[in-house]
Amino acid sequence: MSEEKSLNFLEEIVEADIAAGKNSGRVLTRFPPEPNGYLHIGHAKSICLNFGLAQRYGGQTNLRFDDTNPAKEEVEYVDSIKEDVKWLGFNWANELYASDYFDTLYEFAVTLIKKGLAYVDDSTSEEIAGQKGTPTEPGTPNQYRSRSIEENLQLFADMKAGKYPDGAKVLRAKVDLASPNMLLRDPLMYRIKHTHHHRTGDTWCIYPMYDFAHGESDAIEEITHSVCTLEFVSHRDLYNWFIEKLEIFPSKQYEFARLNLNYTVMSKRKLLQLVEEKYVEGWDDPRMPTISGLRRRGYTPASIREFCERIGVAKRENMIDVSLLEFCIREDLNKTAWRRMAVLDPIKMVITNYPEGQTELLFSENNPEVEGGEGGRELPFSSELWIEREDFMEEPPKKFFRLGVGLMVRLKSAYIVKCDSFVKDAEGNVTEIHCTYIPESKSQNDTSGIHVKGTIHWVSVPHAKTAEVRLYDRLFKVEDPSNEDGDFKEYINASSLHILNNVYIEPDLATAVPGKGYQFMRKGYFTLDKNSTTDKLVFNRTVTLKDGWVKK
RNA sequence: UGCCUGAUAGUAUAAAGGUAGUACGACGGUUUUUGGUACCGUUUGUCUAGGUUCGAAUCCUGGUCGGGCAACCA
Repeated sequence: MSEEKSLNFLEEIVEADIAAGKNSGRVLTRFPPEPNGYLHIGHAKSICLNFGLAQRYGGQTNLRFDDTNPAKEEVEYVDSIKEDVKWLGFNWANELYASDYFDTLYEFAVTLIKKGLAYVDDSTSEEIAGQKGTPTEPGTPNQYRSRSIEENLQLFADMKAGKYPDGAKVLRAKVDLASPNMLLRDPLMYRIKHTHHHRTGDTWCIYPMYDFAHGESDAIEEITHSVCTLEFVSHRDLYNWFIEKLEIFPSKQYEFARLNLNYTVMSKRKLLQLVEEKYVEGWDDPRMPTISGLRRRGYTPASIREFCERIGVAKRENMIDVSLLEFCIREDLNKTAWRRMAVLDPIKMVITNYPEGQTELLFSENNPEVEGGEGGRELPFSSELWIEREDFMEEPPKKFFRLGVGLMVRLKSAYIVKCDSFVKDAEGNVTEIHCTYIPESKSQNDTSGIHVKGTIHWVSVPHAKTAEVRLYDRLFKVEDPSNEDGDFKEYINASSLHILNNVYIEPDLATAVPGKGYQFMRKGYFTLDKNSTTDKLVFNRTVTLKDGWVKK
């Protein structure tokens, strides 16, 4: 590791461990999602961290589903999570499930009971909460805390056997009811839930809690570095307590600050609400911060990985500006997206001195960022073109490098034209722009000697195809919707989606490929939507181009 | 007001007692058949008050502010 780049705190920990000979230099991490929703960009940070750490130090990463709460979990989510991790470009060493360990976990619990370190409690959840005390006052033990080992063993076996209804009893760890860490005040290990599990079916009616499953699963897999987010800091004491009492592999937990992105929300609960209450089309709506949403929007795996690399890792709360995400996708697409022409808000241009009915094929390269342009395509040109309405002004200001009566522009890959006049309808809307072209100014063979400041895109009227184009804006009107007064949904941006039904695109775009990014010149990056068909092409705008032109 | 955590430009993130740097953003310029890209430049920062030291973002003490913790969620 002789790079100039400094290490983040997790890399420092791993390097120190390797240097100290811990675990014989072995590095095994894990990415442990609960399959209760779709993965979002915050998970991408965790994925990049866990897989990246292992990759960098010659280790491996397990994909482990934390499926200990059957009430919320579904196979649909398992499948989507696997797809997203793969799509991001990572390969896990083993696909595992906390539910794989239910038998072992049960034995671990029995071990603790036998050591006098766990007991069955018949209290209701309200009673237990009441007996926990407060942060400033210690909890108080109840009569169940002193049950005999034999009785606990029998009761726990009966719980497993299904003799009790949901909520009748729980298994608790006997730690310390006076601990300043509330999590140590005899935390629950098992609860009764007569619920069908997506993998174990109806085999179990008791399920382990997170705190009694996570560290134990890490230990079973012999995870060396268990990386999670900051809200689990106070769980670390418990994590270590179970491992110590059980005398199992000593995995270590390390915490980092989760990702927050402005103008969106990042909790599965809130994202689920947006989906269920139809504020968006689904988990993969292009406005969602989910991996599947970003994918449908046109983000590439490389751009997301780059983003995760650039935001860094630390332990302080943060709020990342979406502009960095946008920078990452533009940087990627600028180098890879093929250039095409599309007119989003069309107005007709008539070239009065070009033979009516004549068609000419012009060449335009696919990608100016690459040597040789990656080939190109033929662009049909004729006397009637669609151009962008905003590229013409009746009364152009001084630095307007586009069209207005008397002004000249280059039609990209074609000719220079001069605007002579325009036509208005009864309401005063401009309906047609009349120009004359300069035959000697043909692209790549320009002998006119004329130089113009502006170049605009266009599509030939008789050759144009049409498409639907969806333009997206931020989902929320405020930077941190979760931190505003009232419900976060009050801050939804009502105009986060604009659908353009009549966009004219150059004919070659009819062969657009799903999953590929295209730059609609001067307009942004676009990609085919999953709803697109050959009869009705649908494009999503991934991101606009950076716009240096500020209208004054 | 118990415990745990954290605090460096607008936003992130480096500097491990020795020149506060980098990226994104913003602003300005050069080039350009995309007002894109590329290139160049400018701008703004160590929460606070003391202390230790030749020297402190870094170590010590007090304060301030932020986040987390009292789910049969993870």
